Amino acid sequence: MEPKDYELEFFRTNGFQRRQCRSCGKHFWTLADTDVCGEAPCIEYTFIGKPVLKEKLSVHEMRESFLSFLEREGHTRVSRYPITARWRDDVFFTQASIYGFQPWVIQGVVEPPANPLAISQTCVRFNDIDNVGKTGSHFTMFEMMAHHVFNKRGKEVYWKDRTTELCHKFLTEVHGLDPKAVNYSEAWWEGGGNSGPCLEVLLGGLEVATLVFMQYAVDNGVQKPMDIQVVDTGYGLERITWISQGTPSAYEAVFGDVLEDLKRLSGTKVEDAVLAQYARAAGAMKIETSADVRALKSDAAAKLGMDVDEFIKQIRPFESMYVICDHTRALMFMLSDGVVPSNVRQGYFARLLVRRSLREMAQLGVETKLSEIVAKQVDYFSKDFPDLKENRDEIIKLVDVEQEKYNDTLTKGKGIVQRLELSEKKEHRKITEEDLIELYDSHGLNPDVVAEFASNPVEVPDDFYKKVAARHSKVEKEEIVPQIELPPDLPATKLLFYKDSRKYKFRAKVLAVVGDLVVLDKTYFYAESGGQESDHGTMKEMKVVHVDKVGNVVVHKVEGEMQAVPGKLITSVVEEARRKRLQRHHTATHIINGAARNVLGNHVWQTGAHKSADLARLDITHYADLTPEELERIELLANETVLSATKVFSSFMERTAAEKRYGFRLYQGGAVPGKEIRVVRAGDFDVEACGGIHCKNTLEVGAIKILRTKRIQDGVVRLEFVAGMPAVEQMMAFWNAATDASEKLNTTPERISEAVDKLLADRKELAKELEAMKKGRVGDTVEGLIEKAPVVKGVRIVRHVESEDMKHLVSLAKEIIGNPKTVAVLGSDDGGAKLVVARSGDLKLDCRPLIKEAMAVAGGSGGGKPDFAQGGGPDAKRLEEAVDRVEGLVKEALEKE
RNA sequence: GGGCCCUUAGAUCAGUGGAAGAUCGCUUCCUUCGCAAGGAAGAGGCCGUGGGUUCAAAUCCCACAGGGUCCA
Repeated sequence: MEPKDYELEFFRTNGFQRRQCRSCGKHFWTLADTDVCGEAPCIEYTFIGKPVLKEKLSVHEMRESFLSFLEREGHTRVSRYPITARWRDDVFFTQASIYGFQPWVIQGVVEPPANPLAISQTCVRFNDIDNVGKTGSHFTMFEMMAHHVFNKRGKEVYWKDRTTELCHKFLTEVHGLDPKAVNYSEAWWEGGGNSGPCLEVLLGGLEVATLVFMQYAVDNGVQKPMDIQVVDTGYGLERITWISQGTPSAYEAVFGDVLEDLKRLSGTKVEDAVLAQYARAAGAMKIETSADVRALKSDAAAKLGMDVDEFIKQIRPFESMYVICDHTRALMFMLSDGVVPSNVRQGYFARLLVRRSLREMAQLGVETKLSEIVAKQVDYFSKDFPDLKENRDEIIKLVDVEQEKYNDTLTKGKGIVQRLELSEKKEHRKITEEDLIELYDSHGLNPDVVAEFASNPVEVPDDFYKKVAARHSKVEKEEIVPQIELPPDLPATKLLFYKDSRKYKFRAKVLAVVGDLVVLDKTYFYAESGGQESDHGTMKEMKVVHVDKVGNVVVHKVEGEMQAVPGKLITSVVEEARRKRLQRHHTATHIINGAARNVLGNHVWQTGAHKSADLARLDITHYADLTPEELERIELLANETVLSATKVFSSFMERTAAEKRYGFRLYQGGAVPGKEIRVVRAGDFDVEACGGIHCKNTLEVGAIKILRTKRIQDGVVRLEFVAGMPAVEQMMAFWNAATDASEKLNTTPERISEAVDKLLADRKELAKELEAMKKGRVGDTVEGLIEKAPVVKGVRIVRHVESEDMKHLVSLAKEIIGNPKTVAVLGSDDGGAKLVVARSGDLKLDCRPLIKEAMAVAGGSGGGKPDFAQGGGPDAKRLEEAVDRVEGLVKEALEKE
């Protein structure tokens, strides 16, 4: 960070002065005679109640004014990217306008959709979620408006001066801001492996925009200039709208109708002055913990001359409404863009928003369904985002399902809390801190929810969430992926299968041999990617067992004596049967995907897929288990599609053109690099960006048979299926198994189920009869045994040895000691030596030491209760000896008394 | 991707190594003109799966599966 980075021609010619903030020490550029930078907490918000722009605008109007201004200034308007960053595997969500262009545009691999461009990008960030509703300015979902420029060497568009000029012009000329009211402070920006100088645009105490000039790639702490220098601006739509309106908080400016509805529903009112003071105070401090929030509140209350508790009471419902507004708006975009609420990944954040919203609604006492509020958001925002309207029903359905799930969690939780309180001695015990953490972490019950369920007061520690976090802090181990070392500077392998997918035999030049890996200049072998396994085949007499892609180079793994010689030609043959199976499975996967979306709804996205020669599987987003009916409809529709003999087109398209034409539905398989993408289209049924090899016509797929489905996580369903020959093989195998079973059951395959039911019923009945018979026999024997038993000191010692299981011995013993003054010594040699020693309740004898000592003889041990001991040992042959021993011991003990 | 919790009768759950239980629901009977309630009797369990430890496992250990939940 050097001063010259910020010495702009624009500043010089317009008379800006460089100054240093007396409060924070930052350097900034200004037209005003001031020595504070202009950002809170160095100054308080100045615009509340007195808007500094010439017109009060809604978010809709402000967005439009920005985009149309930039269009007039030579930019092309680009539509937003989805909020879930499917094209990236390093992040879940789009958190800034530049995310849509990372990494490929910035690395120069892909041309930007326009240059320069203007965009208003929907973003979500969850790091400040706790501050939402409290600080007056934090959102989980916001729109980052931006103009972006990608400057290639020799093809520069514009850089710092023009960027700053545009910003200044937008604020002053378009919105009539006093040029002296805005300051540009010097800062350094870093993120996503890039860095560069930036200017923070400070206005009325707020940072309303950041102008970043990305020019370095940071690799292991070393800065290297980037090939493409990027103008990355970010204007906070919500903040600028807020400033234009001068409302007490940003929420009041942004949420319009929806907030008004909530106010009406909850019937809450508060003086604007109270909210305004709260927002001003919030702007003036850094909020990081719940203690900070408390400090903020007492500060604001003090300034108003109000009692803190009274202040909090007035403010609380507004915080709730703000949270609900923010969360439902974020939720709406996430659900519309294909997030299905779940317990993991992106879906978890959707769940989080639903649950937090519901808690705030309960707090507020609003009893409408959450989906009704979300629906209002859809109606409020769909004028600018027509796709929201299109997905309206889906969004509502997903919210309803999710609300139902939370209700289940609460119902369950209530029981857990109540049982926990009763767990000790029937007294209502207190819920401890440890309980609270456990209840939250394992059962999803927030402390306030627990407090509501509990009958005793619950104390919540201040650092509760910190303690929860501590349970999760463990070092995550990193996986080391072994990398294949190839000679440098190998050219990209020419992928001939894209030109002709029906050619299997070819000659190509060997470029390199590394161990058992062969690199050719061109190949017809398909390398494993996009979930499709690689081709196999032969190369001269060697077997090709696997094919991988390393960067743009295709690597053939071979078995057998190495016959490839660098520089020479070699003949290879791709195994046709395997290829055909793979391509059928791949096309079938697209068909199933389309069918599932058709049957289940627009929220269905692919989240994973695998196609081998024998089986294909597809993971899709869906909020419930598939019903047998749904499954049947998907399978029928898929097979009808096959039989419709629709042509499957596979062609390379310019990326931006493809996105424009087919939308982001293209990216079912996730990230697809390159400036040209391959689009696979089966009629109007399914269009996906896909590098795999496909059939030319759906008819080639043959039959599709879904084998099974399962839920691999909440919100994701896996379908496993087969197509073509594997489908036939599968059906044959099933038929054979069914025939075999039916023959054994002496029935037909169709009636197996019936026959098995009967068999099971019979078996159960027999087991019962057997049980009853055994029981009856015990009764018979007991009498005889007791009569025969010798009497020592008035006590009958019943000795009996047989070959029955332990269960039988136990019931026999119970029966015997039901008689007064009786000792039972029962043995069995069934599966080792088994022994039961028991006595009637009117005796004092402790049976446990006796059995322990006796079973030692048979190499075992035993124990139990004083009046009823069981034991055993492995040596069945010495059973009699052990029984003798016990009998002797019993007699001895009785005689001693 | 990681941590934690759970899995026992149709449902909700007790059961910390020694013959599987409670409550609700269900069936039958009693009571009633009939219903509800009440009373009595009864049916209903591979204690998630597979290994291991032990004389003995629903119970302890390991793996897997399914569900829940928190965190990224």
